Amino acid sequence: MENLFEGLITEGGIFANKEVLRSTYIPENLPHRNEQIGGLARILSAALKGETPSNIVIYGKTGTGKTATMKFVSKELEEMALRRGSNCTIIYINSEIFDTQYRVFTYLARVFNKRVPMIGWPTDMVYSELKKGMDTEDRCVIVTLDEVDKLAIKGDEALYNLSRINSELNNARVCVIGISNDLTFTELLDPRVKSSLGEEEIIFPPYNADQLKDILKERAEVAFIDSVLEDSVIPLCAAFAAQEHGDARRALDLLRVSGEIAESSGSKTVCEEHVRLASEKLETNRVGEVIKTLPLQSKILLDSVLVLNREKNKRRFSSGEVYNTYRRLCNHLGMEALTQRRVTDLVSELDILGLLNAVIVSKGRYGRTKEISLSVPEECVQPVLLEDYKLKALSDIKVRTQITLKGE
DNA sequence: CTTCCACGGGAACACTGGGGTG
DNA sequence: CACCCCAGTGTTCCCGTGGAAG
Repeated sequence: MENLFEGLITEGGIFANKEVLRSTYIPENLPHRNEQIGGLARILSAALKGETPSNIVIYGKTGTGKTATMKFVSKELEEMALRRGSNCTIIYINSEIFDTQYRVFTYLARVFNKRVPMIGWPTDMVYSELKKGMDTEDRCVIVTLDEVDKLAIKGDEALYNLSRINSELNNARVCVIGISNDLTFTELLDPRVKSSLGEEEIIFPPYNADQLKDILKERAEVAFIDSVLEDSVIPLCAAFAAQEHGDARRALDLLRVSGEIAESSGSKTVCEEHVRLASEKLETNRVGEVIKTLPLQSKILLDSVLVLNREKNKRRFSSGEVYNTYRRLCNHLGMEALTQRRVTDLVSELDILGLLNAVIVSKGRYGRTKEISLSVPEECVQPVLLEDYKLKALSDIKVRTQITLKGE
């Protein structure tokens, strides 16, 4: 009898190695990034000579190859350090996950075999444990903080302490590399931290369509079976991604999903149409994913815009209208409503996520409001929203009508 | 120039989940 | 065990402010 997995593991005639198209894959060759790689290597080479490398800030938007470059250079450096017998430790921290001073220090302390709980201690205790742990040997420690702007928003103490830690160490030497996709993030910092952290700066400009093409071509050669890609596919993926501030990650996703769509539809080749479908699918997924992980109150808030959308024949609403509707929805669900102050913050958050569009307008005599409108298609939002069992009570269309009418 | 409304910064508070100490 | 300390998060409270219609 045929095995259950038989038909599922044989390639569908499209992909040779799909992993290459994942953004987590670090290629041997990074096109159009020689300058950045060279700069980084030049600065970090100090570590191999027993000196302390300058602190670095790396700027660049998402998908410009910051993380890939960093990981590539790290690998090379570690290899060389091993060969020369220099004691060099490279630590990679994603500050979106370790996003407070306490958590970063704890993570670091644990790398140096110190037992520190993830919460509970006073921070200075963790700090001194960390120093003890690092200072046991003569070594160079390179701390890479990815998404460092996320850390800076919550105060600059973590960065301040890290940048002055060298003066309190006798044996070890620390170099801090901050990776940021916000070019203005240093303005949040104390001037002293700013100057010590930003001794060297490396900029990763967005890729243009031609450069994206090069990246895609290189990976497509490995990823796809020969000649399944129609000629226009790569340029189209590159063009789509170039519109979105030259995001290589997006270009790769687009190419991969196009291939998957072609494969599952039984097509022998990948064509333009598949790319368009992939683009739509990615966008819907993104919106759905964002909404799913929203806190309950934000979901209710989003739903109140939806309710207004349905009942009035306009698309933009004042914050007053939205807040009243939101209160009624909460009331219907038997929940405590948040204050107006809090709701304005939630609206701003949804604005940043790209789900709502909110503009402040002054209506003269009639005060000041935010005009709020939905900035994604309604059909993308509602189904995902009603998946939440706590919002089931709102799925009835009559209920929704009543809620708006009560406001008149 | 006044007036109006909500915006948005900042302080204060409540609560959570974990520590150490006696 | 009871008790207090600590960092972190989400929220409320208070209030000064912007800016065009009247």
